[in-house]
Amino acid sequence: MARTQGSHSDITGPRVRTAALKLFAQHGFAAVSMRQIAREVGVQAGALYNYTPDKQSLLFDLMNTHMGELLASRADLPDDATPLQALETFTRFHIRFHSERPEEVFIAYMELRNLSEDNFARIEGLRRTYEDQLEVILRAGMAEGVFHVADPKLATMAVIAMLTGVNTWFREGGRLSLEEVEQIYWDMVRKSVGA
Amino acid sequence: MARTQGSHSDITGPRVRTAALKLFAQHGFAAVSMRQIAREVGVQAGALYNYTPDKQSLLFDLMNTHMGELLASRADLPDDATPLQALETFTRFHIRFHSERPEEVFIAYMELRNLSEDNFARIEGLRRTYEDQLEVILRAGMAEGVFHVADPKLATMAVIAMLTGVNTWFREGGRLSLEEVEQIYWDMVRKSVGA
DNA sequence: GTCTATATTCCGATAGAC
DNA sequence: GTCTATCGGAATATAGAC
Repeated sequence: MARTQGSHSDITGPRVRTAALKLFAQHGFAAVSMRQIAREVGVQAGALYNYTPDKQSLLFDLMNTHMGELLASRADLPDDATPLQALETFTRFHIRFHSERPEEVFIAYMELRNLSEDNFARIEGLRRTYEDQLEVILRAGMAEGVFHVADPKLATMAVIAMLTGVNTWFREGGRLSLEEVEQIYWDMVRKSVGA
Repeated sequence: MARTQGSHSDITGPRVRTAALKLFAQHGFAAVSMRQIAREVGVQAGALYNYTPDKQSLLFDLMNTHMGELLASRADLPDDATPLQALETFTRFHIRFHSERPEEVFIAYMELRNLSEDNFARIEGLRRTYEDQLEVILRAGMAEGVFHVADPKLATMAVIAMLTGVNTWFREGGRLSLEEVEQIYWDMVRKSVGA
């Protein structure tokens, strides 16, 4: 039986998210209107509300999906035998995963304040879960005497800030390949924790 | 001769900037209306236009002032005898200066995309000037053989990202004093550049 | 599922009285 | 210098036809 004329839920839904992702990253959540998103998708503004109850949910869905993918991809990595290997795996994973998703990462960092209170708490919880994985690695290395860190919580924040900073300047096809960037940052991370 | 009734240019001007700073940092430039700023100051919206030609200029003034103060404060520091001392001075200065101005720093990083093209270029130039000062220190230490860095440009970006990250979590009166944070970060910076 | 039309509210900026 | 009033437009979200 032929589809109802003008019915495209299976393709329009993802297109709404893609358009919102691009526009939020480019101009910021507050600066983007539902009409702009609709124009990017190629529908009228009213049609968007078949795919999201409101603008806020659209933002939360993007951030929640991103954080879910981050934790899932990280969980898929094989276990490491030593803290040093685990730290290298984390470093390379973080740089690679984030460099592949500059728009999602940008939104996840910049638009936290535009989340409702409940949505903010959920995203923050996921972020904390991820950071805790690095802290566990650092504490394990300290216990074995292979890392020398004054404060594992601060070292966790310092390493993550350093690594996430790659996204502010790295561009595919630039002076250095991603593999080279990974190697150079891994060298700095390793030294910074005294390994 | 008595002042015209309702005339307060000398105090209202700074109050407009303070209110905009607070509100932009809290909700984001695009999400804040001129009426909100006026309410915070205690005047009507139209009165704001005695102090700024438009909303964009208000944002630029805040960021330009901040970057100017950053460069001026940095220039006021005494010269260091060695690259290692210069790196420690830079590290401690960066953490301290930024931790004292969380709102200005937040705006300077988050609202770049809301600047007009010309204003963006001017702010970016000031930021680049500041970053170059760290790169000069790193190259001097490399030349003397006291720093061991694979790529001075990447090391510059890595160190600045690490240090600026302090602002995302540091709060006065928390577990660690600013002096302790400075010491721990200086230890990590020093090690990360192989000194 | 998408459209048009609209309710309701707010926006940045300006004009003119005082 | 600040006020009130307003222009012209755009915002989110909904209602109802198709």
